[in-house]
Amino acid sequence: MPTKTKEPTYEIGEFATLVGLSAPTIRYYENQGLLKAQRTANGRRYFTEQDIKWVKFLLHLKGTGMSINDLKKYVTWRAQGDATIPNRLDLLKDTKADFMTKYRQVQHHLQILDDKIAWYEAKESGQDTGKEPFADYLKRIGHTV
Amino acid sequence: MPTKTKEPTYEIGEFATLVGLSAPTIRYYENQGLLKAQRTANGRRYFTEQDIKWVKFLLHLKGTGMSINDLKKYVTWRAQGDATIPNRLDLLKDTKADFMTKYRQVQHHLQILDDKIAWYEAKESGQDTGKEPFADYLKRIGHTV
DNA sequence: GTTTGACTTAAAGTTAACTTTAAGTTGTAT
DNA sequence: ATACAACTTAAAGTTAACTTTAAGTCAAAC
Repeated sequence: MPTKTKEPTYEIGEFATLVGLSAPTIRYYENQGLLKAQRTANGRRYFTEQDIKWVKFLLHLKGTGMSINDLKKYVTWRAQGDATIPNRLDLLKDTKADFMTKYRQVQHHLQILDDKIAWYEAKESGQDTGKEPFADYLKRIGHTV
Repeated sequence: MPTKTKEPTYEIGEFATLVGLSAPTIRYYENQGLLKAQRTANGRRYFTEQDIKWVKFLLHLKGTGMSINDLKKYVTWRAQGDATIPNRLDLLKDTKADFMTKYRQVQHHLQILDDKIAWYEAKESGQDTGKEPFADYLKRIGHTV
């Protein structure tokens, strides 16, 4: 039977590297209330595996478009217990709705970018459309600007 | 045979509305060199259908992640004629590469958001996993945080 | 003909999300 | 024991992309 080894802890620099942020950003997040570090007797922060998971989760939420302010709300509700699950769910669903709206827009933007790249490539290789403007080209291949 | 009617023109306010920006933003873009307005005898800007197409195209590029600075480069090269097509193509391809990187990341973020929403919904409707932490839940359904 | 709303400019202000600075303390390696 | 890197704090600075302000001109409606 293996002895239960103590969980590793990390000082702020290593922790920051592990989650892909800078140490100042970690401090900033803590000041904002998004996370809470434990402290050694001498006042130095230290972090655990749990903290890594937590920050990574926050970064996923942030990556879907949640602002620091939204994240603060979420964290506050989370600290208040299960009674606030509906609030959190609403926030996440709103976040998703906003995300999907932007996601669809961005797909359209990408389509236009791809078309423009194709147009330049055709032009560059001499298989071009002569002096046909890009807007006409788009209409011809079935896209609207 | 219908007579060729003059193309409509727009003052800055209407133009801004048509392209979904504010009048100050249009002025800002002009100051940045992204577009060029014609002027009446009294110094007022006016815009044509061509200008609408141009701004909409710029906004598509912007929507794929190009900064105002990138757009400036593009516009400058464009003004220099066909000799700069390779430069423009490189810029657009770099833009696309950056875009795709972020796009894939964002899809992962969305996955986690969806998982969390599902987790809360299960918890709310009593079909929950008891006290199973979210990270464990993710592992169980086959995702990694 | 006068009010009202839209336009003009240059310059200063705003916002989010950090980043940098300054001044000081602490842990570790030699 | 001393150097040196990593930590501590609070506060100021940065960046992009606008937005707002102030002071003035102009066109259309009543």
